[in-house]
Amino acid sequence: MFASLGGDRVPAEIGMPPPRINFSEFRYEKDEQIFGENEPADYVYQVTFGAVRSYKLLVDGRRQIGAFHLAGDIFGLENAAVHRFTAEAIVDTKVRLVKRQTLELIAEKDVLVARDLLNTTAAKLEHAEDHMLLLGRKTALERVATFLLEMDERLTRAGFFALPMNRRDIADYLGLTLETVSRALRQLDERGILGFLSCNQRQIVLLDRKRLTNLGA
Amino acid sequence: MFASLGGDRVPAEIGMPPPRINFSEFRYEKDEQIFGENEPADYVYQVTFGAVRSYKLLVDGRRQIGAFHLAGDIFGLENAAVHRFTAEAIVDTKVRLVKRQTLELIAEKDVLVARDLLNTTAAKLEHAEDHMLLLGRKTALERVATFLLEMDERLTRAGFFALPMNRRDIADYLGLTLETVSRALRQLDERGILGFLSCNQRQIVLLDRKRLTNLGA
DNA sequence: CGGGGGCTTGAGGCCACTCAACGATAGTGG
DNA sequence: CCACTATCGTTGAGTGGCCTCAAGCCCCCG
Repeated sequence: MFASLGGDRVPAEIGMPPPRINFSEFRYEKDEQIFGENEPADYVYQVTFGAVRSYKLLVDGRRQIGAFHLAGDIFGLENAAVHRFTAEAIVDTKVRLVKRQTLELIAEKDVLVARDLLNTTAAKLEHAEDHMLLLGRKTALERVATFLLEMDERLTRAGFFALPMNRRDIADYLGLTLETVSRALRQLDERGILGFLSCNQRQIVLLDRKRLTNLGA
Repeated sequence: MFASLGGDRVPAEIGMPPPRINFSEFRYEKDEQIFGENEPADYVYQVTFGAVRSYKLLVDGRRQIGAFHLAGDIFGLENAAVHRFTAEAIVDTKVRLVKRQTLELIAEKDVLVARDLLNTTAAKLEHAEDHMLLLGRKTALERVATFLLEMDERLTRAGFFALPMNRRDIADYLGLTLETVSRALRQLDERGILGFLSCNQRQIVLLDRKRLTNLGA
């Protein structure tokens, strides 16, 4: 993303603003809020290290996490004046930020940057569309299977990874309760589809990706 | 949407390609497919009359409708080579269509058109984000209330309207069954929050928008 | 060693689903 | 005009998957 802003020495999927663009590095501690829903959307963020959750709340506190943002991901990019999610660091996190107005001014002249904005937004839309199918029509086991495949894809693609988020975050992402997530993981463990590493319940090995894919589809 | 393509004599919210852009009118009968998921996305569509549903299917037939498209709405605009939804006419429907490539060529030169593409995509993203909250965290009654408010907003804003879609479509949009939708509507009727017009179960009057809003929020 | 957070596990309940029957309406053809 | 059919919607009875509530485990950390 933002490949058009990147130099050649940087992996395209991470990207990097060229020297002429002002960007700041910033750090957030675990559970620290980065921005709140309906706050002015003055900055666009990119995770350089760590993980971020963005979510909406209902008045009684029910929470829906719309997306997790991992290293390289852009977030907080709005086409409106205000943020539509609250964003919080899941673990200690470093971000880069650019003034939204700066980006927009560049986009008006540079077609490549404009196209990047569109690509980024379209990618988020595709994710949301897939997630609607999950939330509306998949069973608890299918949701968890889909989630594990997504995390494997985004974290390592290696079949094992350490989840940065806790069970409650996963549950609020998948439209479930944390107990149901826990039970689904145990079931996948019992079936030999996944395993937990080294007594740590967040370190997961995918043992049978084929069966997991069957469940997640 | 696509205001930058419109002439002054056309309402901005509907828009119209200027004379130099080739666009075709097309008609689809009730339940006719307009395009299928994973088909090449060569055209972008705009509803001029009628209504369209776009949905995804799971292998066993479970369906999630991602959006309804009403008069004036753009759909089928993808940033990828293929469509990510199947689109079908809900009732007899007229659409206008433009070659996607044409639009992209123009967007590369005309910043206003490029911005329109971004705005349209961003609006769809916002809708999807709100809908994830609904699908993940709202009760059946809250979903139906939200749906009615959305339809009132988009159809007439007058407090009464005729739904183009049947109960099954509504259910597949809200992640429910058609029976649950029916029961929720009856409950809202019994509570005096809405009424049905003239023996037609699709013609609805909102009698107490305040209580409906309380439920839908 | 006590405390707390994260996670698991069990028991019971409830909301939405499933299955089934029925009613209303529109269209079709005799 | 009246069957006849198909579609759509409603309603009821019963089930079940996920939620709620609660207890307990494990690990980390003071």
